[in-house]
Amino acid sequence: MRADARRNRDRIVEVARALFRAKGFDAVSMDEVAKGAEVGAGTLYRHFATKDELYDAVLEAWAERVNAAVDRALALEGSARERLLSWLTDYAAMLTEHKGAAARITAALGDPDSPFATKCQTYLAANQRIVEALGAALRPDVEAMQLSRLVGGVAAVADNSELPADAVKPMLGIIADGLLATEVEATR
Amino acid sequence: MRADARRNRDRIVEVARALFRAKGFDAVSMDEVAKGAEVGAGTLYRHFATKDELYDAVLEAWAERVNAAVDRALALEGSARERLLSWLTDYAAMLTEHKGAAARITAALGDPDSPFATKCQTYLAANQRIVEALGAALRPDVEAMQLSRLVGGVAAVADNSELPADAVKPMLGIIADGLLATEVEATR
DNA sequence: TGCAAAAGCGGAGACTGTCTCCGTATAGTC
DNA sequence: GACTATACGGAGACAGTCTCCGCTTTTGCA
Repeated sequence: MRADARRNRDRIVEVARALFRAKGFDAVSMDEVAKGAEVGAGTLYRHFATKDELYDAVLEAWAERVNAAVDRALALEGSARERLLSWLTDYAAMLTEHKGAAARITAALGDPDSPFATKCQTYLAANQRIVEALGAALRPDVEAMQLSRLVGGVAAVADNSELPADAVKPMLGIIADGLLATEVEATR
Repeated sequence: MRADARRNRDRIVEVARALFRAKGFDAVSMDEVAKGAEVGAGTLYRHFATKDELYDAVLEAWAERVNAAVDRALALEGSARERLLSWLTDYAAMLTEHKGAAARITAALGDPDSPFATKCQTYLAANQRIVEALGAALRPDVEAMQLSRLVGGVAAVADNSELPADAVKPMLGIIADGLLATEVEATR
């Protein structure tokens, strides 16, 4: 890649990150990003064929943060519920960091052709680590994909309705309890 | 309202209902509805100022169906879990009837200015009936709004990812168990 | 250092949506 | 039959995403 192209690409991602954070994914137009990065629309689209692809580049550093959140949760001293809830809370918070993104990312979970496919793998793997680590404490049939979708769903709703954290927390608590429910309880 | 206006309005709603069912909310354009109903765009927009408002009219008969689903669930002989799950399943199914609608409706839950405000009241009231009827079996702090949002979230994800019913069911099961979890379990 | 080819740039505009404006037509009334 | 309030239709304003292609810059090579 030519040096000027590299520079432009980096500046585009940087500008996009700032705009997405400030205004949310949907409220930022590609033209706006191009203007902000002082490039033409053509340049923007040569680097990122779609808006989703641009967003994927913006999320670059997230993999580390996701794994850090898993580590943090599993390192907690508390009960299985506390550790699970710590992760669910962090996960939901990361998903709602850019308004409009939670639904998009969660929708891509099962789609290998999505530009987010790699990120989704990271998320799924993180949830898989949680499922394996908490193993016996969880109901026996829990899959990482279900976990991802449940929290993604709550995050999307919270995002859409701009819910405050203290409205989200009890919902994550309900999901946590549902995940922890044993078979005996489940069939009562 | 003039007779021709009445006729046009009815035809628009009918055509829109058919299109939404066939292609999903997002995939149907207002132009398409206008063409299908053989009216101009101006006529369409005089009757329904926005696409959401049109959708609201399409959902007209849902209130009855929602209440019927509550009745059906509460009339079941089985355990609290079975009755709860029956309602959750019906509710999720109704939300995903038109692709793209679950997220929209759920997002409007807390917004009194939404064109769906009346429908949302119906949904909330339905969930309130469930909460009250199952009362003691549920954890003590459950609110109808939480229930609506949790199921709305799952429905939106299922809708987006086009999940089959047997992928949705276990997730609703988890939510049901979370809602039924007692305080003792919740603090373990 | 100079030059040709490769790589990249920019922005006009195609295309697709939602929604508005306003001249024209028609139902309902006397 | 004439008059007026009501309604109609569709061109087009506006806002997005994304494409096309003539022009510019970088780079490698002599």
